[in-house]
Amino acid sequence: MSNLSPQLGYLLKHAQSLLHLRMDEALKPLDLTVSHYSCLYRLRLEPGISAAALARRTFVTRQSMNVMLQQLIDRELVTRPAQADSGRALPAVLTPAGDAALDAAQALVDAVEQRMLSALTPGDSAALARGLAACVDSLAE
Amino acid sequence: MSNLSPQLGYLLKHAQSLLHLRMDEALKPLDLTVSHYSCLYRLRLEPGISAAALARRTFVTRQSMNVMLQQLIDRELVTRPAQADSGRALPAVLTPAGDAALDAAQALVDAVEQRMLSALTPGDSAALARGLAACVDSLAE
DNA sequence: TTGCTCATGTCAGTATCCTCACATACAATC
DNA sequence: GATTGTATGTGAGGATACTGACATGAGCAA
Repeated sequence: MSNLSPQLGYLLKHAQSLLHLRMDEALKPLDLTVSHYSCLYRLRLEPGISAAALARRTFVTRQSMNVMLQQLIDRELVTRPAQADSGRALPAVLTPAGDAALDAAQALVDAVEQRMLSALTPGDSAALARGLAACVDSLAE
Repeated sequence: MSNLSPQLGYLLKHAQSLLHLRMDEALKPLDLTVSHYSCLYRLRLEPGISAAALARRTFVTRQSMNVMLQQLIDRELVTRPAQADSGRALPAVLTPAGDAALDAAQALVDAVEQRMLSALTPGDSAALARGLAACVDSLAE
């Protein structure tokens, strides 16, 4: 019988779904979606990253990422050269406005995540992170 | 500084995304999506549930659930009366074929979840479940 | 050089899911 | 009985993400 395993997949989905919902609510005043935030967040971690690499980091396709990047470029939160220095990859970077928007978004997102972890001790949170990381490793090819 | 919190949200998304991907791959031979499986799974747990309640359990809208249910009805995996005995809720139940399909799907899904948890001890898995449940509780309204 | 492979960007079409909106049916209250 | 609130099913439209396909550019090997 499998009475524990299915619950874990469901719990994972439930937690992720709720987190996404709360993040969306929190980011609404900034007119940013969770996808937008993730994009900006990754862009700060890896300035000059290509759209395709960014897509892999955020679990969407290149096509979706290019649409999203174009939205962010239109809002002048991100810049990308018209032509590549080498190869086809166009390095994307945050503009000062994008950097400021990310700061504001990060504060809101941090509050949501703190709420999510409010019932856990730091040790519990660390254990949760280790457990999730182990799941990711096991499912990766 | 928030150097741990963001990682947990990202880990959660990463784990859920990978699990969804692997489940989709595993269910492909049965021509079922993860959403289909979740629907059938819940239908077994709560026979006669309404589409709206089913939607809440599976984190989609009523509209999406009704579309999905219609697909499953067309494939004769689910039945639903044309008219309700009382109220508007139409109780959905698995057909024998749906029951068999779920059995087959469950075996494939269980294998994926076992793979996901393969690096964890039973105690680790239980701790992970408790941690996720605590996150869900904290994020629930 | 030539050919092969791989990664990136982009276009077209499709599928899925969502929001908004409305009609219906029961329960509770006055 | 009338009204209000809540829950369900359904339809229309739009937003988003996906699959499939193609051209371009770099790297590598023969």
